[in-house]
Amino acid sequence: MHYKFKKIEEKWQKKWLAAHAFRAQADSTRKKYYLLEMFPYPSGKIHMGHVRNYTIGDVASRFKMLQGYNVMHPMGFDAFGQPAENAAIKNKTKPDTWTRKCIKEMETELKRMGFSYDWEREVSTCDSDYYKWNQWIFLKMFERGLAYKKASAVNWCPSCSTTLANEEVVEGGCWRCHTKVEQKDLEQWYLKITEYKERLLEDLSQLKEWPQRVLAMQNNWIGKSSGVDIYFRLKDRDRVIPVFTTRADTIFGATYIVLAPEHPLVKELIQGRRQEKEALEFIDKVAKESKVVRASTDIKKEGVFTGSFAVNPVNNEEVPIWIADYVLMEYGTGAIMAVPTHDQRDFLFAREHKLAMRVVIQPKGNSINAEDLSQAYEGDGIQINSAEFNGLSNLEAKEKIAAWMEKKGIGKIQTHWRLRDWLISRQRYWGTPIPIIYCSKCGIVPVPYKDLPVELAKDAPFTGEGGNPLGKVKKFVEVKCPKCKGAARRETDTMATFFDSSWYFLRFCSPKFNDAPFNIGEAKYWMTVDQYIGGIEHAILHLLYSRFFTKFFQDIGMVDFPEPFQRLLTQGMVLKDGEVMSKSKGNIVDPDSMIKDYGADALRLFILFAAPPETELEWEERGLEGALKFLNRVWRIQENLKDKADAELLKVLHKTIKKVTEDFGEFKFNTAIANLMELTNAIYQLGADREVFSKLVIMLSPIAPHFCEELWEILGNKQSIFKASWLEYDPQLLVEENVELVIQVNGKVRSKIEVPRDIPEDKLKELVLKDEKLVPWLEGRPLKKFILVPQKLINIVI
RNA sequence: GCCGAAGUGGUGGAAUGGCAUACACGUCGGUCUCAAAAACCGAUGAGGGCAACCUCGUAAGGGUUCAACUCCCUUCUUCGGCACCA
Repeated sequence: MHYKFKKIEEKWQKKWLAAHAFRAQADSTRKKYYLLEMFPYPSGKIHMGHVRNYTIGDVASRFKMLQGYNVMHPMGFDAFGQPAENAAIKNKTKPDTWTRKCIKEMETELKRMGFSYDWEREVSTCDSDYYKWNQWIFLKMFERGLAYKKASAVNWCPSCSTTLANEEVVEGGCWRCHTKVEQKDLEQWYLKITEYKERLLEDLSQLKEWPQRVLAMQNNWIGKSSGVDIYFRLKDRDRVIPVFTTRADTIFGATYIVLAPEHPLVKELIQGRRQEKEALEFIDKVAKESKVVRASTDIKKEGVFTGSFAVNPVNNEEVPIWIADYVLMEYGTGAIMAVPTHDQRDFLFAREHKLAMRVVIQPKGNSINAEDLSQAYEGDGIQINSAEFNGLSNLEAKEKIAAWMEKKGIGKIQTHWRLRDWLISRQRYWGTPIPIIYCSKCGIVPVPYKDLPVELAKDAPFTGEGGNPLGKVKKFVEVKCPKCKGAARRETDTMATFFDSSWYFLRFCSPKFNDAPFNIGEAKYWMTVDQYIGGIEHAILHLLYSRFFTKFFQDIGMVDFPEPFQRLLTQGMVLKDGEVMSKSKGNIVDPDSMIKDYGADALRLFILFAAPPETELEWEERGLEGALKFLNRVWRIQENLKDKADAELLKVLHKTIKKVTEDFGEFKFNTAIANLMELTNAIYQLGADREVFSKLVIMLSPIAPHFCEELWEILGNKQSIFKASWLEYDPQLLVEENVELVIQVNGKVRSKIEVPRDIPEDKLKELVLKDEKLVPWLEGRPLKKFILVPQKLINIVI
């Protein structure tokens, strides 16, 4: 028979809720601990990924609680977003109705897992109490020129019929529906995240407790690249084309330059030339190409000659100016110098179009020449054909040439970045309205703070056709200009939902605060988030945006720290048969039915035991059975308690306390559980008294909270187990009088010996050399060395 | 191509210089039972040996060390990020 998990879990969930057991209040006399898991999109059902994420967080939270910290562990819902609109169209309902129903269902499921949230702090981003502050933040950014509108080619998802941020384009497709992203010229709202690029990059080094790979991904994404802008003069006109290079050492090998087809100078360069028609056709062709096609490395590099020439400023050589599709307008200066001998792309292009090549770097101990090359030499070496720089190593020359060019005014040491401004407007209904009004007289007018929130029109029609439903609500669109009171039109675009989640961790500090997005004093107490837990899929998007927002709040004096998340854990995915669980694969395991069959505590235990938190976890129902089996085993201990535990068991207990405390602190829940299992096994061998058993129950309580509350009550305690304190171990009990030493001969284990722990070395040596088992190994061979690792091992070298 | 993570029994995994495979799953054997389930006890890396034991073994190869899953070098494989980024 299993212990009655269903009854027990329901009982304690009710009690916790009624007692506001996890209510957090700022208290400057107590040490705080802010634990946060990434809040979910309310799809209605939780999945195993949520269960894993939130279980990890819950154990950490309850452990810190037992350790006496003032723990804040909030939960909320990232409730805006497209699925609600799709559902509204499909089910003929409103996004609002649908979302709220989903939130209700999800709350129930989360409660059923026994998570220790302070539900009084719950926020949903779709509440105007919340999104009002999105608008407030937007206006603050607008005032500082950090929110701005511009027309440009933007990423457009035809299936979602909305724009996408660069961060939301994954392998050329929409991050949500994978539809191929198109380019469209639109006027859109942007946030100037690029203004923070240096700080976003530099402060990564402060994040010592973030996973390496997340730091690496952010680093890549920001994409700082240092080099030189070199100024090429036009041969027949007083105009300059700057090109960007990271390889200033190859400048003497630049035999032509290439502009992106969209480069503003191109039209002028080709005008009236023999090549004009061909060039125009080429530009037109490239313009029609999608970014994905153009970005594929394996495609042949195409280009045309402009008919114009430029002058290489280091040697006054005339070089032809080409345009080619492999040069991108968005990066660097939109123009490059081509060094076919030392850049593979230039090499392929030059060979195709029979352009000149010159070797300027010789590999050490080898000699190459342009005619014989089958590919570019991109490695290091010694400068040749480079005037006064000949003979230098190219690495040295790179520095020297850059400095020399800067001094002569023909170049400038320059840094270029990959990071672009963040496109935030979306042509969708279910999001935060952008608080802007367009007036034919006054232009772009921000909605005054006193008029916030700009509420979503509740009665927008959901037909699935004809663009943003907000645009069809006259009442919403037609407004008076706040400045001149004349007729004006309201912005109908809404904000990307990543805006909402970029600061919710601050809102949790004072979720009902009415005067600002958050109460500065409360945030000062609770922030920063001590431990943040979530999926790796947010390594760039959400985490980068949140860092940006925090720096913005720092700049406007609302917080006094640059980074929001002290420590980050990215939990691994839950797999079934080696694959990610998904509807399309039909391999989804529903947490709710697992709770029904095994109980939430067993589910929590299994998911923590099966793998360390960061690695992928293979779903195995047998393992879940095993977890329940273990809980039953612990349950039965109470039926056979002794009056006094023996000394041997106390030693095991205190070792376990030490190990489990350390493991919990480092989120090594799998080994912590293994240790608790060993203690349980020892209790089965030796028998436990009520004190030892109570301690086992305390250690297990963060993992299986309902189960342990019940046992705690059975043991006669009146208060919740989470009012108890965590355990101290007695170091005295960890000291063994006798220790077993391993005896190795030449590094191989040949014998073992039990000796008093403080035995003097000479006496030990005498004892060891008498060991019968060693005789065949030592006989007739001179002893070279006797190595003793105290209390562990002896190695005899012969 | 660049950056990052990883590779250990039949399986999930443990050990971060000191007994490789803790803990669990699975499998096999036993106790209890008319029988089964549950529970409990035991065995379980491979090969050899009646046995005591021996040899091999942490992706592959090399190195450092008395001692290497662990540190260093080279290579391979898998996963993830970035990428005609100049």
